[in-house]
Amino acid sequence: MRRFRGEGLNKVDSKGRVSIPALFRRVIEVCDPAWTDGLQPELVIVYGDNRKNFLECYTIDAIDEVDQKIGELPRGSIQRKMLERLFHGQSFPTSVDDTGRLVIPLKLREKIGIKAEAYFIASGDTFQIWNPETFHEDQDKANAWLQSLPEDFDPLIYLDASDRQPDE
Amino acid sequence: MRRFRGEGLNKVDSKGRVSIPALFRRVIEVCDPAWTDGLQPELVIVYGDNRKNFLECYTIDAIDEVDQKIGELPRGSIQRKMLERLFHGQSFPTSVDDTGRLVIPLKLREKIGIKAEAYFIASGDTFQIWNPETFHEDQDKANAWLQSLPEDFDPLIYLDASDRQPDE
DNA sequence: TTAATTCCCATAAATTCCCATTTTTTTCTT
DNA sequence: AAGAAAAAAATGGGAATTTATGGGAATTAA
Repeated sequence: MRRFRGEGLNKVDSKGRVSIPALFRRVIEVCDPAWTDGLQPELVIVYGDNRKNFLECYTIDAIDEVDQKIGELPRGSIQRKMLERLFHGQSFPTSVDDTGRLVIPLKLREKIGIKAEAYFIASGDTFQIWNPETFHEDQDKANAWLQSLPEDFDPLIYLDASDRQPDE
Repeated sequence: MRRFRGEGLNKVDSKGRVSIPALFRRVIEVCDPAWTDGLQPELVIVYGDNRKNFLECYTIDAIDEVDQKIGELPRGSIQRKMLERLFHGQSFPTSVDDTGRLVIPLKLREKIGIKAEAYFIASGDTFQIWNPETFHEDQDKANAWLQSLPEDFDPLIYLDASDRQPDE
């Protein structure tokens, strides 16, 4: 299973079209079981979580995994209802066209404040699309947080933390 | 088996006609075994559950699956009786016309309070039709619930919960 | 025989498709 | 290592198609 890696900044035209970073395209293709050379690989844009000011893009494999797990939740549970609404309802299935572009519908562009440019950044088995300015602000916050740490602190320390219990 | 994904807001005219989001139409077609290009794909609207203030639309494949399961229940059981009433009695078989529209009978529009507009949202292998205002109210509740969670809480955490026992 | 429903046609707006440039990156050659 | 050639990526614009929507005639139902 391949994962996304890298970032990119591309122009958005008046029709909402934007090139997907070439490196991302290879992953989208490989993670679409139905894709074969010549076809337009599919993906799903999830946009419903109001607390997030970016779009989250799932490969078919990634979204299938989510769907499958949602199906395992008890019918009628609040959790299942929320996740169904988020991942089935507030999502947009689309595909990469033959020139490597994606169309971001106006509604979604407005939601995250995208105008002339879109910033892409990998996030494991999904990638995110941001308004470049919004991303910079977020990045500034992240940097400020890093600054607050001791000079010699290594963020990699967190990796080992995952072996421990949540509240340890 | 394809599933619905996405949402949409369309106008309802004086005759009760309303366009079905184009993405949904493809699924309705594929999930109707009798459908072939040129024909009007069929579907079933289930409206009997009074606790729900929306209409639930089933593809032919989906309703066939429900029917089959109902048929496996013991004859005369209260469960079977209830489900038969709901899915066989309080449901409305219809089809998508050649312009991609559906006619929602007055009775059903009144049931969920639809006037000039109808809101569509995917929910796995069915989709729902809401009065837009009603849906917004419901969504506000959902958002409030999300807001009440810790800043960095990810609803996806629930997906992993399905690995555990229900009461763990 | 009214009223309601279905069928048929029309149109504006939005979306997709197709093709053409430009720009950037890579490869090849000297 | 520099420059030229080739390949890949990014971008732009217009034509063709699809969607969403409205209205009237024909048909069916009460």
